[in-house]
Amino acid sequence: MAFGDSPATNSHHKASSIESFDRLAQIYRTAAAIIVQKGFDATSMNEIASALDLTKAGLYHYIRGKEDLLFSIMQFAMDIVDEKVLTPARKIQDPEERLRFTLARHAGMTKYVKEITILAEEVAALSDEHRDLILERKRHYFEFVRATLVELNEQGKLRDLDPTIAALNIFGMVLGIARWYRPDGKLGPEKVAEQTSRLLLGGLLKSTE
Amino acid sequence: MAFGDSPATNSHHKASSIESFDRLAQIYRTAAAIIVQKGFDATSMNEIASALDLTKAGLYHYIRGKEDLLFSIMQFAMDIVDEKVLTPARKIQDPEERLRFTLARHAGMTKYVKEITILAEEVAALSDEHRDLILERKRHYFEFVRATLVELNEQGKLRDLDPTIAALNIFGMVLGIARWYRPDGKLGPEKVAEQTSRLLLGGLLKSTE
DNA sequence: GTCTATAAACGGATAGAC
DNA sequence: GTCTATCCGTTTATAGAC
Repeated sequence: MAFGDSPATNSHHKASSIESFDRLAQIYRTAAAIIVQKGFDATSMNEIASALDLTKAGLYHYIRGKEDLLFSIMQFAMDIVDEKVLTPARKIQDPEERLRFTLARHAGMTKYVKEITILAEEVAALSDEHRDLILERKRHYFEFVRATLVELNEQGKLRDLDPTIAALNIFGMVLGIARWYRPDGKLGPEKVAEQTSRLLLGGLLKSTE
Repeated sequence: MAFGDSPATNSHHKASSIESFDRLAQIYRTAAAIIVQKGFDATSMNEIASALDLTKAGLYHYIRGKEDLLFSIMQFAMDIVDEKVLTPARKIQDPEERLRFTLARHAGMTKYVKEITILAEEVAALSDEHRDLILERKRHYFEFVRATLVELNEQGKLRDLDPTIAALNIFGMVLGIARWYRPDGKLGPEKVAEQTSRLLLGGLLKSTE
């Protein structure tokens, strides 16, 4: 389930109806849109509430607090990455094919760019406990990519590159997409995904031509 | 001069002495260290003042305000990039050599990582006027890299890549370094710079082996 | 140049009516 | 479930003494 344990975490919603789930999803999406644009600290609960046609007190009916809202958005983003990239990619045996799939999938995740950008950029605003949880999940993802590079190296397909630095650099480029990609711009999402993974694969693999 | 027009902009310092310049530089560096770690909005003037062994009111003797301080740091960072990367790189005729130089230089700028990270990540916190000025300078840098890729393409040395997307992706990776690089970590600055530009050059250029 | 004190505004969060 | 009203802490910024 894409929402992870956030409804269970917020005790308000243990017995909540389907409508509440939709409302929560709407709150996350709206908040994410504002947060990604202004930054978490610069975003006030008032702004989020207004965007939802609510007052601040009305918004607090659905969430525990501002930090908890951020954490929920990040868990949501991490769930999406797990579901759309990590889980299917783990099933691919051949490391080269697995790498191609992972890069193309992640670079092409245009629908949830906002949430994933927040996941990448706002970790500092989390509480210590929540930050530990998120960083642990991110570490899984990183290790998966790094392990794939190590496998490729063992097969002699990787250029003369340090797998750790290469993996860090891959994440840098792929997560950077969200900072310049504009859904209403000239560059279509397919082209961006294709070009980015081509650039990365060309840099990572020996003789792709 | 590495400080650009910031002392001239702050009318306080029109007739300031050499000591004042040093003090300003110290303020920028101290503020940058805190801002890059906590984020601009989460950093209070009190924290910055304390780190300088000053009170908040004492700090305000040197600067106009918080936003102005941020702008000055960014101008400083942009001056450094101009001086250390852009100006020398422009003198290189051969586009491949120019690209190699630019990537290696930028990726290897370990001394001013903090300031350059702020330049990359805190644009949203600027006033409209200041943001326009900074974005204009960044656009120059971007166009320089993009133009070099176009030249390489005309020489048939570039892979089948869109120069605009490639340039954006280059910046993504290179600016991303600052988010994971730790000066006290295992990975030395030379190795990081060398590995990053190797990965990028391998992805950009045809048959480097 | 640096301080104490304080103004003025804003933010997150909650109480309690409906 | 949504509102009005309010509490309380924090923040930027300044006034004015030394």
